[in-house]
Amino acid sequence: MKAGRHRSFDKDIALEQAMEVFWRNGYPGTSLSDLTTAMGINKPSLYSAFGNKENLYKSALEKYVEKHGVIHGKYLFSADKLLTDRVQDYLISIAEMVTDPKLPSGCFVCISTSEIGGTCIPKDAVQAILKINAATKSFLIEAFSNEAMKSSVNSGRSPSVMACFVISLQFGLAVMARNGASFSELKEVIMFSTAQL
Amino acid sequence: MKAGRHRSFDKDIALEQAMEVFWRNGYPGTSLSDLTTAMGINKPSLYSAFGNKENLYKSALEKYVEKHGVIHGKYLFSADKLLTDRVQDYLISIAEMVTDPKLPSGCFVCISTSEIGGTCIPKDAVQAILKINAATKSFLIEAFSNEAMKSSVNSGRSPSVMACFVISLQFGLAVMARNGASFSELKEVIMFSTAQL
DNA sequence: GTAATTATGTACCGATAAGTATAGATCTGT
DNA sequence: ACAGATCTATACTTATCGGTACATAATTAC
Repeated sequence: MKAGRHRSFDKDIALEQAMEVFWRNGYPGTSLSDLTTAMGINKPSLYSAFGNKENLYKSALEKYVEKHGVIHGKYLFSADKLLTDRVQDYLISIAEMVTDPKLPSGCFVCISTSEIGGTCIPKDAVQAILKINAATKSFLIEAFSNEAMKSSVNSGRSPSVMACFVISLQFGLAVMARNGASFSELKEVIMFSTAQL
Repeated sequence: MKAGRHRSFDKDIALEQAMEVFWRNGYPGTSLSDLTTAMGINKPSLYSAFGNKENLYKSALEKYVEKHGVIHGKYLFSADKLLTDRVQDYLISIAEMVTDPKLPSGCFVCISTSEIGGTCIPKDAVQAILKINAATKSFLIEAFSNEAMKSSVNSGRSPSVMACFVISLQFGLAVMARNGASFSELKEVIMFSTAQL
Protein backbone atom coordinates (compact mmCIF):
# COMPACT_ATOMS: atom_id res chain seq x y z
CA MET A 1 0.00 0.00 0.00
CA LYS A 2 1.32 3.43 -0.84
CA ALA A 3 2.03 5.92 1.88
CA GLY A 4 0.00 9.04 2.61
CA ARG A 5 -3.63 9.83 3.13
CA HIS A 6 -6.06 7.74 1.10
CA ARG A 7 -8.29 9.22 -1.57
CA SER A 8 -11.69 9.68 0.04
CA PHE A 9 -13.68 9.18 -3.19
CA ASP A 10 -13.92 6.51 -5.84
CA LYS A 11 -12.00 7.81 -8.85
CA ASP A 12 -14.02 5.74 -11.27
CA ILE A 13 -17.38 6.87 -9.94
CA ALA A 14 -16.19 10.47 -9.93
CA LEU A 15 -15.14 10.08 -13.55
CA GLU A 16 -18.57 8.75 -14.49
CA GLN A 17 -20.19 11.71 -12.84
CA ALA A 18 -17.89 14.07 -14.70
CA MET A 19 -18.73 12.22 -17.92
CA GLU A 20 -22.43 12.81 -17.41
CA VAL A 21 -21.92 16.51 -16.80
CA PHE A 22 -19.82 16.95 -19.94
CA TRP A 23 -22.32 14.85 -21.85
CA ARG A 24 -25.19 17.04 -20.74
CA ASN A 25 -23.52 20.44 -21.07
CA GLY A 26 -20.69 20.03 -23.54
CA TYR A 27 -17.14 21.19 -22.95
CA PRO A 28 -17.49 24.97 -22.92
CA GLY A 29 -20.86 24.67 -21.16
CA THR A 30 -19.34 22.85 -18.22
CA SER A 31 -17.55 24.75 -15.48
CA LEU A 32 -15.21 23.41 -12.85
CA SER A 33 -17.80 24.03 -10.18
CA ASP A 34 -20.36 22.06 -12.20
CA LEU A 35 -17.84 19.25 -12.15
CA THR A 36 -16.80 19.42 -8.51
CA THR A 37 -20.44 19.64 -7.43
CA ALA A 38 -21.44 16.60 -9.48
CA MET A 39 -18.37 14.65 -8.45
CA GLY A 40 -18.73 15.54 -4.78
CA ILE A 41 -15.13 16.64 -4.44
CA ASN A 42 -13.30 19.94 -4.46
CA LYS A 43 -10.93 21.42 -6.95
CA PRO A 44 -7.55 20.34 -5.57
CA SER A 45 -8.80 16.76 -5.46
CA LEU A 46 -9.99 17.03 -9.04
CA TYR A 47 -6.71 18.46 -10.21
CA SER A 48 -4.61 15.91 -8.37
CA ALA A 49 -6.69 12.99 -9.66
CA PHE A 50 -7.38 14.11 -13.24
CA GLY A 51 -4.89 16.84 -14.14
CA ASN A 52 -7.07 19.64 -15.43
CA LYS A 53 -10.37 20.27 -17.18
CA GLU A 54 -9.11 19.21 -20.59
CA ASN A 55 -7.58 16.01 -19.26
CA LEU A 56 -10.71 15.16 -17.33
CA TYR A 57 -12.70 15.70 -20.50
CA LYS A 58 -10.49 13.33 -22.46
CA SER A 59 -10.78 10.75 -19.70
CA ALA A 60 -14.55 11.22 -19.70
CA LEU A 61 -14.64 10.58 -23.44
CA GLU A 62 -12.68 7.35 -22.99
CA LYS A 63 -15.00 6.33 -20.20
CA TYR A 64 -18.00 7.01 -22.39
CA VAL A 65 -16.68 4.91 -25.25
CA GLU A 66 -15.88 2.10 -22.87
CA LYS A 67 -19.20 2.21 -21.01
CA HIS A 68 -21.74 3.38 -23.58
CA GLY A 69 -19.99 3.05 -26.93
CA VAL A 70 -18.54 -0.37 -27.53
CA ILE A 71 -21.51 -2.30 -26.14
CA HIS A 72 -23.54 -1.86 -29.31
CA GLY A 73 -20.93 -3.37 -31.61
CA LYS A 74 -21.71 -6.96 -30.76
CA TYR A 75 -25.02 -6.79 -32.59
CA LEU A 76 -23.18 -6.45 -35.88
CA PHE A 77 -21.60 -9.83 -35.36
CA SER A 78 -24.55 -12.04 -34.46
CA ALA A 79 -23.58 -15.14 -36.37
CA ASP A 80 -26.92 -16.37 -37.59
CA LYS A 81 -28.69 -13.19 -38.61
CA LEU A 82 -29.15 -11.29 -41.82
CA LEU A 83 -27.27 -8.05 -42.38
CA THR A 84 -30.48 -6.03 -42.15
CA ASP A 85 -31.30 -7.48 -38.76
CA ARG A 86 -27.80 -6.97 -37.44
CA VAL A 87 -27.68 -3.33 -38.42
CA GLN A 88 -31.17 -2.80 -37.06
CA ASP A 89 -30.24 -4.40 -33.74
CA TYR A 90 -27.12 -2.26 -33.59
CA LEU A 91 -28.99 0.97 -34.25
CA ILE A 92 -31.87 0.07 -31.95
CA SER A 93 -29.40 -0.50 -29.15
CA ILE A 94 -28.04 2.98 -29.80
CA ALA A 95 -31.54 4.44 -29.99
CA GLU A 96 -32.31 2.97 -26.59
CA MET A 97 -29.24 4.55 -25.09
CA VAL A 98 -29.72 8.03 -26.56
CA THR A 99 -33.28 8.11 -25.20
CA ASP A 100 -32.50 6.44 -21.86
CA PRO A 101 -34.12 8.68 -19.22
CA LYS A 102 -31.49 7.62 -16.68
CA LEU A 103 -28.77 9.21 -18.82
CA PRO A 104 -28.28 12.57 -20.52
CA SER A 105 -30.09 12.55 -23.85
CA GLY A 106 -28.20 12.01 -27.06
CA CYS A 107 -24.65 10.83 -27.54
CA PHE A 108 -21.63 12.37 -25.83
CA VAL A 109 -19.38 11.78 -28.84
CA CYS A 110 -21.93 13.32 -31.19
CA ILE A 111 -22.21 16.42 -29.04
CA SER A 112 -18.44 16.64 -28.80
CA THR A 113 -18.14 16.29 -32.56
CA SER A 114 -20.61 19.13 -32.97
CA GLU A 115 -18.36 21.30 -30.81
CA ILE A 116 -15.36 20.72 -33.06
CA GLY A 117 -14.53 23.64 -35.28
CA GLY A 118 -14.76 26.44 -32.81
CA THR A 119 -11.98 27.76 -30.64
CA CYS A 120 -13.56 26.48 -27.47
CA ILE A 121 -12.28 22.90 -27.46
CA PRO A 122 -8.54 22.36 -26.86
CA LYS A 123 -6.58 20.87 -29.76
CA ASP A 124 -5.74 17.61 -28.03
CA ALA A 125 -9.36 17.02 -27.16
CA VAL A 126 -10.37 17.61 -30.77
CA GLN A 127 -7.84 14.98 -31.83
CA ALA A 128 -9.30 12.57 -29.29
CA ILE A 129 -12.80 13.08 -30.70
CA LEU A 130 -11.65 12.62 -34.30
CA LYS A 131 -9.85 9.47 -33.26
CA ILE A 132 -12.98 8.00 -31.69
CA ASN A 133 -15.01 8.66 -34.83
CA ALA A 134 -12.27 7.19 -37.01
CA ALA A 135 -12.23 4.08 -34.82
CA THR A 136 -16.00 3.73 -35.13
CA LYS A 137 -15.74 3.98 -38.90
CA SER A 138 -12.97 1.36 -38.99
CA PHE A 139 -15.03 -0.90 -36.82
CA LEU A 140 -18.04 -0.60 -39.10
CA ILE A 141 -15.96 -1.12 -42.23
CA GLU A 142 -14.53 -4.24 -40.68
CA ALA A 143 -17.98 -5.48 -39.80
CA PHE A 144 -19.24 -4.88 -43.33
CA SER A 145 -16.15 -6.39 -44.90
CA ASN A 146 -16.58 -9.47 -42.81
CA GLU A 147 -16.72 -12.86 -44.51
CA ALA A 148 -20.20 -13.53 -43.19
CA MET A 149 -21.38 -10.17 -44.42
CA LYS A 150 -19.97 -10.61 -47.87
CA SER A 151 -22.08 -13.67 -48.37
CA SER A 152 -25.19 -11.78 -47.32
CA VAL A 153 -27.58 -9.63 -49.30
CA ASN A 154 -25.28 -6.66 -49.49
CA SER A 155 -22.86 -7.97 -52.05
CA GLY A 156 -21.66 -5.24 -54.33
CA ARG A 157 -21.98 -2.43 -51.81
CA SER A 158 -18.94 -0.55 -50.57
CA PRO A 159 -18.28 -1.24 -46.88
CA SER A 160 -16.91 2.27 -46.57
CA VAL A 161 -20.06 3.91 -47.87
CA MET A 162 -22.18 1.66 -45.67
CA ALA A 163 -20.07 2.63 -42.68
CA CYS A 164 -20.58 6.32 -43.43
CA PHE A 165 -24.27 5.68 -43.85
CA VAL A 166 -24.52 4.01 -40.45
CA ILE A 167 -22.43 6.67 -38.70
CA SER A 168 -24.56 9.40 -40.21
CA LEU A 169 -27.64 7.61 -38.99
CA GLN A 170 -26.19 7.22 -35.49
CA PHE A 171 -25.42 10.91 -35.34
CA GLY A 172 -28.83 11.77 -36.69
CA LEU A 173 -30.59 9.63 -34.11
CA ALA A 174 -28.53 11.20 -31.33
CA VAL A 175 -29.43 14.74 -32.34
CA MET A 176 -33.07 13.72 -32.73
CA ALA A 177 -33.00 12.43 -29.17
CA ARG A 178 -31.55 15.72 -28.02
CA ASN A 179 -34.48 17.37 -29.75
CA GLY A 180 -36.86 15.29 -27.65
CA ALA A 181 -37.63 12.41 -30.00
CA SER A 182 -38.89 9.24 -28.32
CA PHE A 183 -37.45 5.77 -28.70
CA SER A 184 -40.37 4.64 -30.82
CA GLU A 185 -39.91 7.52 -33.24
CA LEU A 186 -36.26 6.64 -33.58
CA LYS A 187 -37.14 3.02 -34.10
CA GLU A 188 -39.43 3.94 -36.96
CA VAL A 189 -36.63 5.89 -38.55
CA ILE A 190 -34.30 2.93 -38.15
CA MET A 191 -36.74 0.48 -39.71
CA PHE A 192 -37.39 2.88 -42.54
CA SER A 193 -33.70 3.58 -43.17
CA THR A 194 -32.55 0.00 -43.08
CA ALA A 195 -35.39 -1.54 -45.03
CA GLN A 196 -33.30 -1.59 -48.17
CA LEU A 197 -30.26 -3.33 -46.76
CA MET B 1 -35.50 60.61 -40.66
CA LYS B 2 -35.07 59.96 -37.00
CA ALA B 3 -32.99 62.26 -34.85
CA GLY B 4 -29.67 61.47 -33.28
CA ARG B 5 -26.36 60.06 -34.43
CA HIS B 6 -26.61 57.42 -37.11
CA ARG B 7 -25.55 53.82 -36.61
CA SER B 8 -22.08 53.48 -38.08
CA PHE B 9 -22.45 49.81 -39.00
CA ASP B 10 -24.87 47.76 -41.06
CA LYS B 11 -27.07 45.94 -38.60
CA ASP B 12 -27.81 43.14 -41.02
CA ILE B 13 -24.16 42.50 -41.84
CA ALA B 14 -23.27 42.60 -38.15
CA LEU B 15 -25.99 40.04 -37.49
CA GLU B 16 -24.60 37.75 -40.17
CA GLN B 17 -21.17 37.98 -38.62
CA ALA B 18 -22.60 37.18 -35.21
CA MET B 19 -24.45 34.24 -36.77
CA GLU B 20 -21.21 32.80 -38.11
CA VAL B 21 -19.50 33.09 -34.74
CA PHE B 22 -22.35 31.34 -32.93
CA TRP B 23 -22.47 28.77 -35.71
CA ARG B 24 -18.78 28.05 -35.32
CA ASN B 25 -18.52 28.08 -31.53
CA GLY B 26 -21.98 27.37 -30.19
CA TYR B 27 -23.72 29.47 -27.55
CA PRO B 28 -21.62 28.82 -24.44
CA GLY B 29 -18.46 28.73 -26.57
CA THR B 30 -19.04 32.26 -27.83
CA SER B 31 -18.09 35.23 -25.70
CA LEU B 32 -19.17 38.82 -26.09
CA SER B 33 -15.67 39.79 -27.18
CA ASP B 34 -15.73 37.07 -29.84
CA LEU B 35 -18.91 38.71 -31.05
CA THR B 36 -17.83 42.33 -30.90
CA THR B 37 -14.53 41.47 -32.62
CA ALA B 38 -16.26 39.62 -35.46
CA MET B 39 -18.95 42.26 -35.79
CA GLY B 40 -16.47 45.13 -35.69
CA ILE B 41 -18.40 47.05 -33.07
CA ASN B 42 -18.18 47.47 -29.32
CA LYS B 43 -20.40 46.28 -26.57
CA PRO B 44 -22.71 49.26 -26.08
CA SER B 45 -23.47 49.22 -29.80
CA LEU B 46 -24.19 45.51 -29.64
CA TYR B 47 -26.48 45.90 -26.67
CA SER B 48 -28.37 48.85 -28.10
CA ALA B 49 -28.86 47.11 -31.45
CA PHE B 50 -29.56 43.54 -30.33
CA GLY B 51 -30.50 43.59 -26.63
CA ASN B 52 -28.17 41.06 -25.09
CA LYS B 53 -26.30 37.88 -25.88
CA GLU B 54 -29.38 35.67 -25.73
CA ASN B 55 -31.40 37.98 -27.95
CA LEU B 56 -28.59 38.26 -30.46
CA TYR B 57 -28.42 34.47 -30.51
CA LYS B 58 -32.12 34.16 -31.23
CA SER B 59 -31.82 36.77 -33.99
CA ALA B 60 -28.84 34.86 -35.39
CA LEU B 61 -30.90 31.67 -35.47
CA GLU B 62 -33.67 33.44 -37.38
CA LYS B 63 -31.11 34.87 -39.76
CA TYR B 64 -29.66 31.43 -40.32
CA VAL B 65 -33.01 29.88 -41.13
CA GLU B 66 -33.81 32.70 -43.48
CA LYS B 67 -30.43 32.69 -45.25
CA HIS B 68 -29.27 29.08 -45.11
CA GLY B 69 -32.31 27.08 -44.10
CA VAL B 70 -35.32 27.73 -46.27
CA ILE B 71 -33.39 27.74 -49.56
CA HIS B 72 -33.25 23.96 -49.74
CA GLY B 73 -36.97 23.44 -49.46
CA LYS B 74 -37.76 24.30 -53.07
CA TYR B 75 -36.12 21.08 -54.27
CA LEU B 76 -38.88 19.08 -52.64
CA PHE B 77 -41.46 20.75 -54.85
CA SER B 78 -39.95 20.40 -58.32
CA ALA B 79 -43.09 19.62 -60.25
CA ASP B 80 -41.84 17.11 -62.78
CA LYS B 81 -39.48 14.96 -60.73
CA LEU B 82 -39.77 11.69 -58.89
CA LEU B 83 -39.84 11.68 -55.12
CA THR B 84 -36.42 10.07 -54.94
CA ASP B 85 -34.87 12.80 -57.04
CA ARG B 86 -36.54 15.54 -55.11
CA VAL B 87 -35.35 14.28 -51.77
CA GLN B 88 -31.89 13.70 -53.18
CA ASP B 89 -31.73 17.23 -54.54
CA TYR B 90 -32.90 18.60 -51.23
CA LEU B 91 -30.30 16.68 -49.25
CA ILE B 92 -27.50 17.41 -51.72
CA SER B 93 -28.24 21.09 -51.41
CA ILE B 94 -27.87 20.71 -47.66
CA ALA B 95 -24.69 18.67 -48.04
CA GLU B 96 -23.20 21.45 -50.16
CA MET B 97 -23.95 24.00 -47.51
CA VAL B 98 -22.64 22.03 -44.52
CA THR B 99 -19.34 21.48 -46.37
CA ASP B 100 -19.10 24.95 -47.88
CA PRO B 101 -15.57 26.18 -47.09
CA LYS B 102 -16.76 29.78 -47.08
CA LEU B 103 -19.02 29.02 -44.10
CA PRO B 104 -18.57 27.33 -40.73
CA SER B 105 -18.86 23.59 -41.17
CA GLY B 106 -22.06 21.78 -40.28
CA CYS B 107 -25.45 23.25 -39.52
CA PHE B 108 -26.09 25.97 -36.97
CA VAL B 109 -29.47 24.56 -35.99
CA CYS B 110 -27.99 21.07 -35.56
CA ILE B 111 -25.25 22.39 -33.30
CA SER B 112 -27.78 24.39 -31.33
CA THR B 113 -29.99 21.33 -30.97
CA SER B 114 -27.01 19.41 -29.63
CA GLU B 115 -26.57 22.07 -26.98
CA ILE B 116 -30.12 21.65 -25.74
CA GLY B 117 -30.38 19.74 -22.50
CA GLY B 118 -27.67 21.41 -20.53
CA THR B 119 -28.06 24.46 -18.34
CA CYS B 120 -25.96 26.61 -20.62
CA ILE B 121 -28.61 27.70 -23.12
CA PRO B 122 -31.33 30.09 -21.87
CA LYS B 123 -34.87 28.75 -21.83
CA ASP B 124 -36.22 31.07 -24.47
CA ALA B 125 -33.44 30.15 -26.84
CA VAL B 126 -34.17 26.46 -26.34
CA GLN B 127 -37.80 27.13 -27.26
CA ALA B 128 -36.66 28.95 -30.39
CA ILE B 129 -34.54 25.96 -31.43
CA LEU B 130 -37.33 23.46 -30.79
CA LYS B 131 -39.67 25.65 -32.79
CA ILE B 132 -37.34 25.69 -35.79
CA ASN B 133 -37.06 21.91 -35.76
CA ALA B 134 -40.81 21.55 -35.41
CA ALA B 135 -41.28 23.87 -38.38
CA THR B 136 -38.85 21.82 -40.46
CA LYS B 137 -40.76 18.68 -39.62
CA SER B 138 -44.09 20.27 -40.53
CA PHE B 139 -42.63 21.46 -43.78
CA LEU B 140 -41.38 17.99 -44.66
CA ILE B 141 -44.66 16.38 -43.68
CA GLU B 142 -46.47 18.80 -45.89
CA ALA B 143 -44.11 18.06 -48.76
CA PHE B 144 -44.62 14.33 -48.37
CA SER B 145 -48.37 14.68 -47.98
CA ASN B 146 -48.54 16.71 -51.14
CA GLU B 147 -50.89 15.69 -53.90
CA ALA B 148 -48.03 15.22 -56.33
CA MET B 149 -46.19 13.11 -53.81
CA LYS B 150 -49.12 10.89 -53.09
CA SER B 151 -49.31 9.87 -56.70
CA SER B 152 -45.62 9.00 -56.71
CA VAL B 153 -43.85 5.79 -55.76
CA ASN B 154 -44.13 6.35 -52.04
CA SER B 155 -47.77 5.49 -51.64
CA GLY B 156 -48.37 3.72 -48.37
CA ARG B 157 -45.56 5.36 -46.42
CA SER B 158 -46.26 7.64 -43.50
CA PRO B 159 -45.29 11.25 -44.28
CA SER B 160 -44.46 11.69 -40.62
CA VAL B 161 -41.97 8.81 -40.57
CA MET B 162 -40.46 9.99 -43.81
CA ALA B 163 -40.08 13.47 -42.36
CA CYS B 164 -38.29 12.09 -39.30
CA PHE B 165 -36.10 10.02 -41.58
CA VAL B 166 -35.09 13.07 -43.60
CA ILE B 167 -34.47 15.23 -40.55
CA SER B 168 -32.33 12.53 -39.00
CA LEU B 169 -30.36 12.33 -42.21
CA GLN B 170 -29.91 16.11 -42.31
CA PHE B 171 -28.62 16.13 -38.78
CA GLY B 172 -26.36 13.19 -39.48
CA LEU B 173 -24.86 14.87 -42.53
CA ALA B 174 -24.27 18.05 -40.58
CA VAL B 175 -22.39 16.26 -37.80
CA MET B 176 -20.41 14.30 -40.38
CA ALA B 177 -19.37 17.59 -41.95
CA ARG B 178 -18.29 18.84 -38.56
CA ASN B 179 -16.18 15.71 -38.32
CA GLY B 180 -14.42 16.66 -41.54
CA ALA B 181 -16.41 14.64 -44.10
CA SER B 182 -16.20 15.92 -47.68
CA PHE B 183 -19.12 16.75 -49.93
CA SER B 184 -18.55 13.64 -52.04
CA GLU B 185 -18.66 11.40 -48.98
CA LEU B 186 -21.92 12.99 -47.95
CA LYS B 187 -23.29 12.60 -51.44
CA GLU B 188 -22.54 8.89 -51.35
CA VAL B 189 -24.42 8.61 -48.08
CA ILE B 190 -27.35 10.47 -49.59
CA MET B 191 -27.49 8.28 -52.67
CA PHE B 192 -27.24 5.20 -50.51
CA SER B 193 -29.90 6.33 -48.06
CA THR B 194 -32.42 7.46 -50.59
CA ALA B 195 -32.05 4.58 -53.03
CA GLN B 196 -35.14 2.89 -51.65
CA LEU B 197 -37.49 5.84 -51.87
C1' DG C 1 -27.64 77.94 -33.98
C1' DT C 2 -29.60 75.40 -30.25
C1' DA C 3 -32.03 71.65 -28.03
C1' DA C 4 -33.17 67.08 -28.15
C1' DT C 5 -31.87 62.61 -29.49
C1' DT C 6 -29.15 58.68 -30.54
C1' DA C 7 -24.71 56.19 -31.26
C1' DT C 8 -19.85 55.46 -29.89
C1' DG C 9 -15.66 54.60 -27.03
C1' DT C 10 -13.59 54.00 -22.66
C1' DA C 11 -13.62 52.53 -18.49
C1' DC C 12 -15.79 50.27 -15.24
C1' DC C 13 -19.02 46.73 -12.40
C1' DG C 14 -19.82 42.37 -9.75
C1' DA C 15 -19.64 37.55 -10.79
C1' DT C 16 -17.43 33.70 -12.23
C1' DA C 17 -13.87 31.32 -14.97
C1' DA C 18 -9.70 27.98 -14.50
C1' DG C 19 -6.17 26.99 -11.65
C1' DT C 20 -3.08 27.10 -7.21
C1' DA C 21 -0.79 28.07 -2.50
C1' DT C 22 -1.01 26.78 1.92
C1' DA C 23 -2.18 24.68 6.03
C1' DG C 24 -4.15 20.85 8.28
C1' DA C 25 -5.86 15.98 8.20
C1' DT C 26 -4.77 11.12 7.45
C1' DC C 27 -2.30 7.57 6.00
C1' DT C 28 2.21 4.03 5.63
C1' DG C 29 6.82 2.54 6.77
C1' DT C 30 10.01 2.15 10.17
C1' DA D 1 5.75 7.20 18.13
C1' DC D 2 7.54 9.67 14.54
C1' DA D 3 8.94 11.04 9.63
C1' DG D 4 7.62 11.36 5.12
C1' DA D 5 4.07 11.14 1.94
C1' DT D 6 -0.44 12.08 0.09
C1' DC D 7 -5.04 13.89 0.20
C1' DT D 8 -8.57 17.62 1.59
C1' DA D 9 -10.46 22.22 2.64
C1' DT D 10 -10.30 27.06 2.51
C1' DA D 11 -8.87 30.83 0.51
C1' DC D 12 -6.64 32.95 -2.84
C1' DT D 13 -4.89 34.56 -7.84
C1' DT D 14 -5.33 36.36 -12.39
C1' DA D 15 -8.24 36.63 -16.32
C1' DT D 16 -12.43 36.84 -18.41
C1' DC D 17 -17.36 36.66 -18.27
C1' DG D 18 -21.90 39.36 -19.38
C1' DG D 19 -23.47 43.78 -18.82
C1' DT D 20 -23.49 49.03 -17.92
C1' DA D 21 -22.40 54.25 -16.59
C1' DC D 22 -20.82 58.08 -18.46
C1' DA D 23 -18.85 61.36 -21.21
C1' DT D 24 -18.46 62.59 -26.06
C1' DA D 25 -19.51 62.67 -30.96
C1' DA D 26 -22.88 63.07 -34.57
C1' DT D 27 -27.26 63.87 -36.29
C1' DT D 28 -32.24 65.94 -36.90
C1' DA D 29 -36.02 69.09 -35.67
C1' DC D 30 -37.04 73.57 -34.89
